[in-house]
Amino acid sequence: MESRRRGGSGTLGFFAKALPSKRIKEFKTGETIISQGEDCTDVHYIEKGVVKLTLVSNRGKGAVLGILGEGDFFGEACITGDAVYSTSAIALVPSAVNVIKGKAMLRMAEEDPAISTHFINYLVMRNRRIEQDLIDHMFNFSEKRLARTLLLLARNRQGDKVAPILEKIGQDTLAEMVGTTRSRVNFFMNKFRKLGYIHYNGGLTVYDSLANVLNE
Amino acid sequence: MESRRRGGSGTLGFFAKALPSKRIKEFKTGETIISQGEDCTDVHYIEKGVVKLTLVSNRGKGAVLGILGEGDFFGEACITGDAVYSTSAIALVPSAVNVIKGKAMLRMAEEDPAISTHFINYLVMRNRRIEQDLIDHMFNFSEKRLARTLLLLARNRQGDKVAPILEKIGQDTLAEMVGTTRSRVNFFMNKFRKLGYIHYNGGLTVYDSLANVLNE
DNA sequence: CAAAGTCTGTTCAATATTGAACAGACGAAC
DNA sequence: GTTCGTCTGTTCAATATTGAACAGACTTTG
Repeated sequence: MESRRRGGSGTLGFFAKALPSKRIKEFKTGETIISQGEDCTDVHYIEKGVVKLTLVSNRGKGAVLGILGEGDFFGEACITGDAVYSTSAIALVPSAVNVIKGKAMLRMAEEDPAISTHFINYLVMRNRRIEQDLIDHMFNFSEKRLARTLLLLARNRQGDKVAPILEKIGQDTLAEMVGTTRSRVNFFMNKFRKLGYIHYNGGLTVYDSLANVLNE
Repeated sequence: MESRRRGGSGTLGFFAKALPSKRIKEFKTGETIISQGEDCTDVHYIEKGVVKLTLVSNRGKGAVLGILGEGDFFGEACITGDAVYSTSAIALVPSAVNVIKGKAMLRMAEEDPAISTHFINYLVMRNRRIEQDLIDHMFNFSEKRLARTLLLLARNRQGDKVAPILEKIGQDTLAEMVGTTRSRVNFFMNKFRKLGYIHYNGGLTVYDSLANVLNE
């Protein structure tokens, strides 16, 4: 459940500049960057692209923890000594990811105030976001959560161009982002459409009026 | 939904040493430290005590976002420019809290690697914890969430002494921590008791066998 | 173009959850 | 000791959610 406009040209190559040896890896659409359960050693920084964080419960149910973009980190739990990654990360579009050893990341943060500030800012922001998602689950039924997710995704634009992400997200993925079943997503999508809040035309258009669902 | 054994003597007075002028405030049990909606200016660091993070929805429903202890921060969203606090913080026992301006916090992190590392570690850990809570909501029904919450609270001991926190938490608070209603909490508490997983005797004893609920 | 795979639209019974109500137990305050 | 406030035990109808199923539309692949 993620969508953030951040980074931009300012932060592109942020770590490329700071790192003595570049460790940037390229990933194709659909490729797995890290896998849930793998040894947790590296922090990852998205130089370019879009990445989906997913996880599977011990009973096989899936969940999407976030859609991350340029300037975001993931796999940072290795810093505090987590043994394995708790989520998988999959590239939704061709992506460039900077792979940094956990200890190296801490060292860099100690030595370079710019990195420290950048990282702390990211962590606080991400904290806030997950907290919001949790609050959403405690206060709202799935209808509102779906509306919120759609609105956040729709706002994830670069200038006027619609982000390519929205087209890549089907009802199944939406269900895993919202934390419900596809039946439910389908039901509400049709409801939203009948009310004129969203529109199908090959792709999906989300109108601002969808925000009405949030205030009632 | 919090309970962590951390800090300890090592981190006590951590910031007291680092700050030129100490800004430690004392709070009595039940006293409000920050209020949801107030101007968000300071990061708070718990030198001593236990603090409950709560919030109220626009429809008046309450939720508990965490029970924090020594070595934990709160109100850190001011760092990224949040205008107001999104939660309230209430002292559950007499507590000492270090109040630090958002910008001062960032400056300190830039200048002192020890602070930077400590803060980053905390943020990553807290991230992980909230993520876990969110995942819990996506995967489990309230029965399991309640069991998990109780187990985490019960493990929050100092040595052999039962943490005083457990006694301070009624079914109402539990409901707000778990994200459900008191009816539900009461129903499951009785179920757990009948199964011998917990025991009432003035206070509340949580047996490790309660973990059985999590694996089925 | 046909087959296979993926996505949506739709239904439905079983289950989980809400939200409110009322009564009793208990301790604190007057 | 009585009143008040807070907590627990309990019930229940209304509502939300699950999880599975099946058919049709569409795309991709050989």
